[in-house]
Amino acid sequence: MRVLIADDDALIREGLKILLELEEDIEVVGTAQDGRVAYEKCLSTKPDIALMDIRMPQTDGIQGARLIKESCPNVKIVMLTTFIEDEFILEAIKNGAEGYILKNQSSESIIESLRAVYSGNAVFDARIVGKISGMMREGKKPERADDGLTNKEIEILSNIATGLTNKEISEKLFLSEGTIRNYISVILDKLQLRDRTQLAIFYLKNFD
Amino acid sequence: MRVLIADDDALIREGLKILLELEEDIEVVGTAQDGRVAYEKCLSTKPDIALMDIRMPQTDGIQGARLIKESCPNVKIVMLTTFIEDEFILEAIKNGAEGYILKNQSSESIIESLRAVYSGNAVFDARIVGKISGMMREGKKPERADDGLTNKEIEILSNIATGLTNKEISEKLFLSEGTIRNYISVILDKLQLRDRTQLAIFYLKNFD
DNA sequence: AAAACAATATTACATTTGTCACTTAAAACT
DNA sequence: AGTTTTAAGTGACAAATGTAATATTGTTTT
Repeated sequence: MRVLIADDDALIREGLKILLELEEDIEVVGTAQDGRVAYEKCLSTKPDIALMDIRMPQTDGIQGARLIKESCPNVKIVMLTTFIEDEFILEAIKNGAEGYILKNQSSESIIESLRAVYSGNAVFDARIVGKISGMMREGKKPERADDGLTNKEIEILSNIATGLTNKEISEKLFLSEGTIRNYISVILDKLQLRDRTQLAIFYLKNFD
Repeated sequence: MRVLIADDDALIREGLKILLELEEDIEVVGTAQDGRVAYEKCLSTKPDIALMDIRMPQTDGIQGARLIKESCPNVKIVMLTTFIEDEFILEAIKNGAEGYILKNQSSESIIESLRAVYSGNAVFDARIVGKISGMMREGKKPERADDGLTNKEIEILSNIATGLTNKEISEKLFLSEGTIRNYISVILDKLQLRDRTQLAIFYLKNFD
């Protein structure tokens, strides 16, 4: 099966590429750093599956999915995200994604998901299925357009969940401590939490 | 099967009792708030199994196990603890415990463990088995006699892992905020951690 | 009764954390 | 080219957190 990878983080992009290419039945036909590039590469390479991060600069995964589905409806789309982010789940489904799985999985599990999608099934992380049925039941509109986290915010969040102090995080990411603080303030606001401990708890419960 | 419950926390004691008695094949023949009382009740009630917390005031679960095994070697002993506390695992086994399971389990799972022990097997939490073989391999003496946590310390720890502030914890437990701080300092020292966030992480990873 | 112990509290202090308003520099857009 | 957006930083501040030494009180133990 021919796969296109879209993620703005070069590390993930290349890492995934290498991992997937170890499989005999998988060929990575291209990579992209955002949704628009993914769309363009889709046109030229005609993959079977586009594996896309949701959150990317400029054109995000959702828009990318829409673009792709418009002109290449037979390309299956699998969203690969860090978190279960309510607002995006329905959007992704609306825009025709055949899969919605989380990054924190073994590569085998991701590969299995790709095969399942290739063979015509839809694959959703178990926790997401729970969310979806929950949302259906409550008839909730998951509007709240923007409590999504930037990749950088997620990176900082994950470092908090490792137990690092602001100073340590700043040294690790080559940013000033003040900047880390500012980022954390934004994260706290987006997630409606109060302090770094709650962030760590949130992260460990929803991720990892 | 006839079960004796020993835990210094009345809530857990009574809760467990009610839960266990819902099972047809289980009869709770007594409860105790520490190891010595458990031992005495063992003499009088001759249970099949003694389900014991390790950390109890006065006579702890380990001593209780020793006492019981001395005079009633046919009473099976199952340690029920909050944490995987290295120092105690070997002690418990040395003193003849047939089981060592964690509190954070579904009641069904605990009940199944009791049945397994009743039918002659030993039951150890999977994570504990890992620890044991690890300790064997390294030939480590798990001395460090005292990095164990008090029940109250564990209670505070669990509240930290819920995301509460010191003030909230103090209000919940009817202690002064300063006292909570002091407790936390002790916990940090015992667990060799640095701040409440690391405590929350530790708790979520080893418990829950 | 005196000494020892445990649980709780108090105080003072240093550090870390989080907020807010604002600035700067670079990149992207029209 | 000029404007907008974005990423990163600064400084000042209040609140929360953690440490350490010490005090109080009510048991136990001897």
